[in-house]
Amino acid sequence: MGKKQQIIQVAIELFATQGYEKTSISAICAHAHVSKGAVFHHFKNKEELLREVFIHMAEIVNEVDDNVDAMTEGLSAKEKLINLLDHIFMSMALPEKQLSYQFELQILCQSTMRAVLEDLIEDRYRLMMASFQTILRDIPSADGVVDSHMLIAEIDGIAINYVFAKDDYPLEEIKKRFINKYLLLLGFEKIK
Amino acid sequence: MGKKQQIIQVAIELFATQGYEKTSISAICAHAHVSKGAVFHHFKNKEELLREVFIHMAEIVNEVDDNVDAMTEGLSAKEKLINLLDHIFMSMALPEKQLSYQFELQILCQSTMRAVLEDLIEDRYRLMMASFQTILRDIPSADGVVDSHMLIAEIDGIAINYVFAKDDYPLEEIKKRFINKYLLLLGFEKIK
Amino acid sequence: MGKKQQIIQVAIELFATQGYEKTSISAICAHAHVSKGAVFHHFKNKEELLREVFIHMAEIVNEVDDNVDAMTEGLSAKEKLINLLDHIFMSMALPEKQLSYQFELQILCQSTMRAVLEDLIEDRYRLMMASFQTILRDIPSADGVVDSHMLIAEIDGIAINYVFAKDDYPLEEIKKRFINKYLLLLGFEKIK
Amino acid sequence: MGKKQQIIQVAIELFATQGYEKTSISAICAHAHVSKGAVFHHFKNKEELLREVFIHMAEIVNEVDDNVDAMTEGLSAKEKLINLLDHIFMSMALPEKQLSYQFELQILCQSTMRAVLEDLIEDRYRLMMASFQTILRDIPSADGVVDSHMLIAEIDGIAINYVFAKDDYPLEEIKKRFINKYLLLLGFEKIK
DNA sequence: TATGAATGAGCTTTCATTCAT
DNA sequence: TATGAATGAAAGCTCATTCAT
Repeated sequence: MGKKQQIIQVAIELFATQGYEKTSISAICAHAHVSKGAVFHHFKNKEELLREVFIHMAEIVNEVDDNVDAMTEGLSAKEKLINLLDHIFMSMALPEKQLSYQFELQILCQSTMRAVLEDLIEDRYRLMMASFQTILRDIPSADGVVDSHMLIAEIDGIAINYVFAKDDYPLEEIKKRFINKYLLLLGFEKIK
Repeated sequence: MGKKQQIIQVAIELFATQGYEKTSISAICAHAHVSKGAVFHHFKNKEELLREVFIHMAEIVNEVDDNVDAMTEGLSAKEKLINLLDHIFMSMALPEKQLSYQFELQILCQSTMRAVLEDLIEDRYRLMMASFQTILRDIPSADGVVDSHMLIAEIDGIAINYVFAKDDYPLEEIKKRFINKYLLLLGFEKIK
Repeated sequence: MGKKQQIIQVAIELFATQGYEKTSISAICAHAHVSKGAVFHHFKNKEELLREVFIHMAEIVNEVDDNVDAMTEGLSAKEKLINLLDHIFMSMALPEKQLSYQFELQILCQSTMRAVLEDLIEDRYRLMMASFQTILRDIPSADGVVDSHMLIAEIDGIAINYVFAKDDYPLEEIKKRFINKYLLLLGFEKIK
Repeated sequence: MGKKQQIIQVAIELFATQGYEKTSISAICAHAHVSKGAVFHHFKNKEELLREVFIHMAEIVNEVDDNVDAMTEGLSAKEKLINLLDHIFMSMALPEKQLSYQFELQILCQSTMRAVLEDLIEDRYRLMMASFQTILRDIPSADGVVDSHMLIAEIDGIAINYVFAKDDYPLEEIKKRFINKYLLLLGFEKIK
């Protein structure tokens, strides 16, 4: 693996777990077994490294998510929704996804990161909104915009609490209640 | 106002908005019109300042929250739940509460803060859990533990999204749908 | 002496002899027996240190020059000119003046220094022009502007060559020929 | 053009305008559209590049100057002097010459450059001294050594002031007064 | 010949902390 | 109580130079 990839890999890990400010270039070098010069050879500065890390992380997450979106054709709106939520909750257990939740949280509260990634973040939020709205559009009792905002926010909240509590967090049970809640709200029957 | 209070006041603001790491003692001094020596006279070091800031912030938030808890006696479980959620959503608009959400988010992401405040955070989470469980205990179809975790997480998520998006975030509509969702899940009638 | 003065003193010496870019803050600290932190406590950054150094140097040079200007009243224009040139040449041997010539040369060729000191440099050039023009104004055959420019440039050139060659540079003889040259040009009798 | 020539060309420009220290190898590569490896293939290190640049620059300047020296035979000492000064002043407007004045100034100020080029500089100064002394030898009232030093220094000074002030610097008028000054000093009639 | 990845020393600057006053 | 001078470690970054290809 090229040193550039090593650096990005390590940076993802450290930015997500310790935050951008607290992660020194030196720390990245130490973990990636690379010299400081190498980092600045491949990335103009720390901010550019951050941007490349963000993009790389988005790609990884997209790969994970593409698996679901694939074969939902022909399903009813209800089934699509269940499918999507099911997938989201299940993927929360994946290390890549957990890292990405932590990473996004860092972005949210560190002004430096927000400033650097502003454009990229907005793009991603719009994408998520669109993906929920596409499904909700076919459900008469849904409020496309509001429910999408709500879904995103709640999933965020659960993911964050799960990632940071992890041990004995009743994720599976929450998932069931969460899905049922939405089915009821949207006028469907509960499942299970 | 004593210099110590000035320092804490400024520190709350800066820790919440910029994060603990990014907030230098110098910055605090500048904003509080106080000398560096004064800070280290009143607080052993930066970490102790952080702890005092956390405690001070908790007190402020408790004052806000006590107003509701006060007169819920004699109400039905359903009414209590609606009351509580209503209060939580409404208080999200208060500057003090927004600051506290930002502050807690900072704690979550920044390992330094977490390490310093670990004990205090756990206490607060337990308190919130207890407060929800007390209400849910009287509702047969509720799953006390799971639903409490879920409620806390979702409210967290919504608060965070609201605080950082603020402009044109449909908080009021989300609140309505959110409450109805829970009423349906717990076997009550929708309201409004 | 305060540490701030020590720093400025050392910085003058090093900026003049080695140049601004080549003079590291570390080097200044080492020579001034001061910590790096002390430098940045007293000066916002290296550029501000440069500006303060320039101003301090200008003050020193002004003190030297004030001695002459003092008692020229009542003298003829010719005598005033001779006096001034005499003083300038004599002061070239002073360590302070040599340092200032070197310093000004550094400013001239280092774009960073020029940029930082632009305003201060222009002020000083205007002052020198004025001081020569005041004397030449009373000499009919002089061309105030042109001769002032020429005088400044030539003195610069001689000072530079003297400072950097020093050993066995015939400064005294040059002074005599230099003054006579100007007396002849301006229509006076040679002296000596 | 060979890559080596490209590098030298760019290095002249950058060393003269920005100084040796401030000019990084990377900058040279960028301007010359050449890789870093190429520079170190053609030149052992940065100092050797400097020496080759100096030599190349000297050749360019010599070509310019040879044009005059060529056909001065048979002229009187006075005419030779006027010729030489005339040529020097006129050539100040040439871009090559201006670059060379800046370059020489850089050498003077930057100890690194001086150290590397010491021998080459002394050679050039001796050459200039000789060229003036040859002419002055035939003028009884001249002081060969002293006047040569003075001429060199003054021309230096004027060139420097001209190059760095450029806009609206009265070079033409200075030239006239300068030549007349020397004619008077050496016992000749003024011209024009 | 030529490339560019990689290194490590050194640069300016920030920062929590100490201490004499 | 309060000041601010002083420290030294560590941060982000630049740069000449080396080397495998």
